[in-house]
Amino acid sequence: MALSKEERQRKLRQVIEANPFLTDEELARMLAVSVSTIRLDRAELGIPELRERLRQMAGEHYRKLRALRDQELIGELLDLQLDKEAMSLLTIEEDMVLKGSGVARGHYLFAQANSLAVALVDAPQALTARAVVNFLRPVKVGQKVLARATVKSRQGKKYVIQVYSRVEGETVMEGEFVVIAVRDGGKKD
Amino acid sequence: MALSKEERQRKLRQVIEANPFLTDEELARMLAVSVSTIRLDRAELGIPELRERLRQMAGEHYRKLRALRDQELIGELLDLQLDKEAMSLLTIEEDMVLKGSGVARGHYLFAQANSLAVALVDAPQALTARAVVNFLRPVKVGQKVLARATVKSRQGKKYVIQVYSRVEGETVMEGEFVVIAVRDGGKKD
DNA sequence: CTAATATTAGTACCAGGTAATAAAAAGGCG
DNA sequence: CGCCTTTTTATTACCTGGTACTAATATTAG
Repeated sequence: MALSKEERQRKLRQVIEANPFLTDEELARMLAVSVSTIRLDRAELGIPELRERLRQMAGEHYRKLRALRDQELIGELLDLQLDKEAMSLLTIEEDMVLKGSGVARGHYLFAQANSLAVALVDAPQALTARAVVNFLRPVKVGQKVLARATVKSRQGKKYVIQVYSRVEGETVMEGEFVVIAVRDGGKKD
Repeated sequence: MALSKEERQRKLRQVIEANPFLTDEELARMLAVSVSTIRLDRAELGIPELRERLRQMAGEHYRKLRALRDQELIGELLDLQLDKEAMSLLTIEEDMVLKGSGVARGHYLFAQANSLAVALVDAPQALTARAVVNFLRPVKVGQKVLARATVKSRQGKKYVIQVYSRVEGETVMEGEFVVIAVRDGGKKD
């Protein structure tokens, strides 16, 4: 005998964690047991079948990745008055923090503020030209960051936007963004 | 008759784009045609079946999300001399750019520079306290951004780090980061 | 009206499972 | 050693969400 039941189940968990794209058949081959055993083990461990795992990952992808990468805005837009003021809310999740300290990486706060500043500009396209940000207090996992962006001044295409990010009323980050509106002519997306 | 074939296929694309989690049956109900028609349409449009869509999304999640979110460093670390200098390379991908313009969103360049600055510090943990960044030239999709971070000065736990990001020799972003070492001394874990 | 095109229906098959049951193998121990 | 329990394997029926193909039926253009 190679492994005890307990050891095998531990291993199974690890293997699936490391590569969730394996079928029961493949898992069975890897652990040198039958497919039935794998299925019993999965049932006991509460690990769903491959398709369900993929479904969950895809859903996560859809929520998180979309939210982080493909979207114009990092965080959830709460209020938007073009060329005036905007607010967004970002909940710090496990994978946005530095391992060990549990403190959010600065670029997430920056991303929230930057994307909010860009969204605030009433133009088809806008680019950040300059940013000055001060991280005043660390933000921990689970905390909700409320960013408020305000247009401080505007000279033609050049906007100066002030952003304050707060957690429970306390300012955690403060930044100034210079954003340039780009006229695109056609508004083809 | 409701829709021409062409219109329906356009719509089908949209619907799947908006919600990739629909089965052919559900799609058929939504577009008021038979399942067969949906399948023919999918085949013509080269849209894979639900499971394949999920698989692709899950895979993307696995590759990209991991790469972007869970990692300490945005970009590929090329060189690292703790407390001195570090370099990383980031290739701008499709989903890092603003739609339409094809220009990389500022916070990706910021994230690359920020994470590099933090990595440069010889301490178990380090936090960004302040950042001033200037975006000098837009970066387009496909371009490779080489970031070089240098420790300019250090006073105890407080580091001032200068970062220059270049594309083909031309500086596209320039920034100064104030990073505070937490629990300083020793090597990183 | 007729021919071409579009749509629907139906069949066989597949992957990757669930669920339930039975049979075989392996321990454990007195 | 045999007996009992746990573990493992095998088997069967069924399910979803398809592919691939064929045939029949609508629909539309000329």
